[in-house]
Amino acid sequence: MRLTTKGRYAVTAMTDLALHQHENGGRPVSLSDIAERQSIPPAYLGRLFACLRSHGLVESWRGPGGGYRLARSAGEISIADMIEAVDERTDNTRCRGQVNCQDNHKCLTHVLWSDLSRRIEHVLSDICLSDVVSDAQVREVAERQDAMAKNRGGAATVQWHQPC
Amino acid sequence: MRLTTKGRYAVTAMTDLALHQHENGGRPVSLSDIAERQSIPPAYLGRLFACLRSHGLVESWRGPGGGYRLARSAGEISIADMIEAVDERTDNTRCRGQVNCQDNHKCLTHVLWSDLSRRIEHVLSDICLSDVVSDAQVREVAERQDAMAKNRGGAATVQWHQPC
DNA sequence: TGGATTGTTGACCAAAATAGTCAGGTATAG
DNA sequence: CTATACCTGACTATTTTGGTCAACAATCCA
Repeated sequence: MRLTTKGRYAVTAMTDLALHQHENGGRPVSLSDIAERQSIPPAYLGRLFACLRSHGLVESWRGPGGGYRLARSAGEISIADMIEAVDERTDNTRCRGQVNCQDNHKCLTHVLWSDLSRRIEHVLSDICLSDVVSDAQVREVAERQDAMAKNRGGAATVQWHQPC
Repeated sequence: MRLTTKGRYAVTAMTDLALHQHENGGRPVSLSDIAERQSIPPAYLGRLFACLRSHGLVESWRGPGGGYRLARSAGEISIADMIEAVDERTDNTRCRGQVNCQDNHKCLTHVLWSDLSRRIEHVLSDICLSDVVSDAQVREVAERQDAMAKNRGGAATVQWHQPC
């Protein structure tokens, strides 16, 4: 399990989606709304949601008023699910899934790493989206973001390419 | 905390060092020995040990019979220590350590990730080198590697650039 | 003294992954 | 029919990774 910006974007965007999907009578949330609130390049976010969709984490509706909704309840989507969906694991040990990577046996790295990555995966599988959205700090940030979005009104000059 | 080949090499090499540092009456273990046993490019391994040394994890002796020894007991060196030493954390959140990365406040990613990376770091800080070397599977692989090294005798044509 | 051995350092490099863009397409509401 | 919104594939610039090389410094041993 790799930990990269792509995965962070995914978790952030999904959190935003979870927080907003019950507004406006449960209408799907559009990519551009999420992108604006979270300062994520919209085109890039589109690619990420394609992954999230193909892994069954979100559902999409096209056309005016379209957007995304969680495909499962927030309690059934783990951090690990989201990261895995976008990160397309290029094998973690470089052993190409082989078990005979040194002298026709497992190499030491192999033995060490299968254990470690199992532990980390366990940590990330144990936290789900509902845990995240109920976190006090998360809600606080989200509320500020909503306020900002309302102020901008939609016609604003949003700055992409921000550090996060 | 990033998880990459560099970090894996470091953990593997340190494990090898811990396993062999009591042979030959406690003489330092040379880079080339470790590199051969673990199939790691020697020059690259040299760079990694420079990091491990500057972070106080190993001590070095130059000249004939020189090499490395653990600077602390294996029980006082965690997996996190080793990975941190070589991975030179390019900040995990891309917020450049800033706390005002969105609208002069913390961004959502920031809040989410500081928690997650704390948890992962905790897992990796909880495992130390002595845990690793006492693992049954690890000892098994190590014994096979020693046997192979003895067979080759030192004059062998070692193949670098192996998958692991 | 002078080689042989071993670690140390900095500069350099190729290949892969990352982060991101863009244009053209498909579906759908009104 | 048109505007909206998702979908897709091709493309690209930059960064990181993994790795090499050469010159150098310390040390042992004859």
